[in-house]
Amino acid sequence: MKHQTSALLSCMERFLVLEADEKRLLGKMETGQRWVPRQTLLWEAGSEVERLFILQEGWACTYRDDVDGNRQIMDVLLPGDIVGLQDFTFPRHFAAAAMLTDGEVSCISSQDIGHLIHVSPRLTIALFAAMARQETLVTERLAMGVHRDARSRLAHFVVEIHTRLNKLAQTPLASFEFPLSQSMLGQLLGLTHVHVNRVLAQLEADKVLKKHRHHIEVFDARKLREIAEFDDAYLDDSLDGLGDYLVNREKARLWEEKTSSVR
Amino acid sequence: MKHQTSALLSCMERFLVLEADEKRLLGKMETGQRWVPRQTLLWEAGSEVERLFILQEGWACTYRDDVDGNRQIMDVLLPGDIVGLQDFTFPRHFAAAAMLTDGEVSCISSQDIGHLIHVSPRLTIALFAAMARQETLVTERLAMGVHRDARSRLAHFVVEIHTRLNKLAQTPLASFEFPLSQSMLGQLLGLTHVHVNRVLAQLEADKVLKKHRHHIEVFDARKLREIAEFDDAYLDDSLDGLGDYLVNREKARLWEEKTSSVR
DNA sequence: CGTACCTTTGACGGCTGTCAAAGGAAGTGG
DNA sequence: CCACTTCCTTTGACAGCCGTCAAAGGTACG
Repeated sequence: MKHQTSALLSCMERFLVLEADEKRLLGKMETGQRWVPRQTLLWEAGSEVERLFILQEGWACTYRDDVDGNRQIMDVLLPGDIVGLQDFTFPRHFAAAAMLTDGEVSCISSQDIGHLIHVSPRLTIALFAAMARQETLVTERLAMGVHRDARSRLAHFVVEIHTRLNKLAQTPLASFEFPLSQSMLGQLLGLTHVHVNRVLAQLEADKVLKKHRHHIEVFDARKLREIAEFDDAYLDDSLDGLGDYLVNREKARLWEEKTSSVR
Repeated sequence: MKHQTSALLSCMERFLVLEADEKRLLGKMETGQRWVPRQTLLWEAGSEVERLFILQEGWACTYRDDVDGNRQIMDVLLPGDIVGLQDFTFPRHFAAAAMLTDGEVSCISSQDIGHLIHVSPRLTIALFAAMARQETLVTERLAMGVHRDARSRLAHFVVEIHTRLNKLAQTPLASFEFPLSQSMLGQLLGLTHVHVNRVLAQLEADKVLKKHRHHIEVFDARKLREIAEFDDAYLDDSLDGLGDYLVNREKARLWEEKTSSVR
């Protein structure tokens, strides 16, 4: 079902209605589509930035290991996300990237992103938007991580993931896929797997949710949102702030002509 | 001294050597330069995104207040930074922005950023780079915030700020400007002002550094970096990863012609 | 059936928040 | 120049969240 359109297209279509030539352009840039098993390393930390990966199917993450062997998961990527988008202006990847589950990926080279920026302002804006939204996820997790206790952080992440999944396809909150182990949750939220377990046990005892091995079952959505203090404004995909001229290509052209005298 | 060139220019010049017409273009977009006192609100959380601010002089921050009245400072902006760059594809500002010290700012409208993207791929890349670097600061603080204790977090932030200041102008580590109060440090790092005080007192007792009201005095730089476990790769401004074609305009044109057949 | 990974449990200790209060430092108005 | 306010810093007692260490039981997979 998700394969009827490429991931790069659906990624951009979150923000814009694409025209035929834009679809063609994106289609040419997206290469090397293939199936990869979980734990596949997409790149290592410190390696040269050559290409980014587009997640078609499955979950991925970026992470860094510190000297003590602790791992910090930075981002969790879901189908339609571009892995490493924030890296393409850097000479090297700052964090490693790996698959969390089996999945399907394709590639886009940094060069092609450069080309995209040269030839399509509209797609460039969509790229900006995609990057800004990934950044917002990190910012939000920062705010959660330093101000909320483990219970609230966990609840917040569960709601965030469900909200993101729900944008991709209708996903009942009552039960949805969730392939992260308790250790991974710890690495993501900055907790030990022991404490993650304690908090999950407590949430289950309070009849809020139960995490199974590969999915999460939510008993009480209202209580969950209460604990999470979730505000989904930061997951907004609309580009209203940029005005019509970016959404509607004809208006964009008129506007461009009108204002190009500034140059 | 910093006024011989506009802040927007110096921001872009971190990444590219600008040509005359690019400077002209940026100059026209930068408006409303003015002096603002500390604590000036640049925008409120939730307000519509209309323009961004370019910091010419002074320090600023973005922040969010939660329901309990706690404040989380998201970013600290220094001269040459664009305040709210990550917001311009959103309809509304997610976080408020305010001056931390007296300073000088100018404006660029979201519309003009849209225009910039339409007319100058090179400047667009620089804009991407600037945004990616701001994101990296947040990512790094996330990693610090959840994995390190208060002592290490504080040391890390001090080194980060000094490194950033040092890029703007040679700044001796032994003593440099630092206008944040202990409460603000707490809001930034997710600690109470009481605990910030304890840790600062300890760092002073250990002869590492002393925070004065408006500056920081570093006694032992090596020990400080040790505590901070600082890796400055994430503050790298080079665009090597993008190849010559973005740095050198002539090569860019050739490359563009060569590859435009992809379209 | 064995190995690797994941989950669960318990005891203990420390980092950090909370609450409360008081002492500087800077700016303002009289 | 002094009184007053406001913000910033400092200190102490106490409690709790969460990390550490250790071990055992489950579950999937070959």
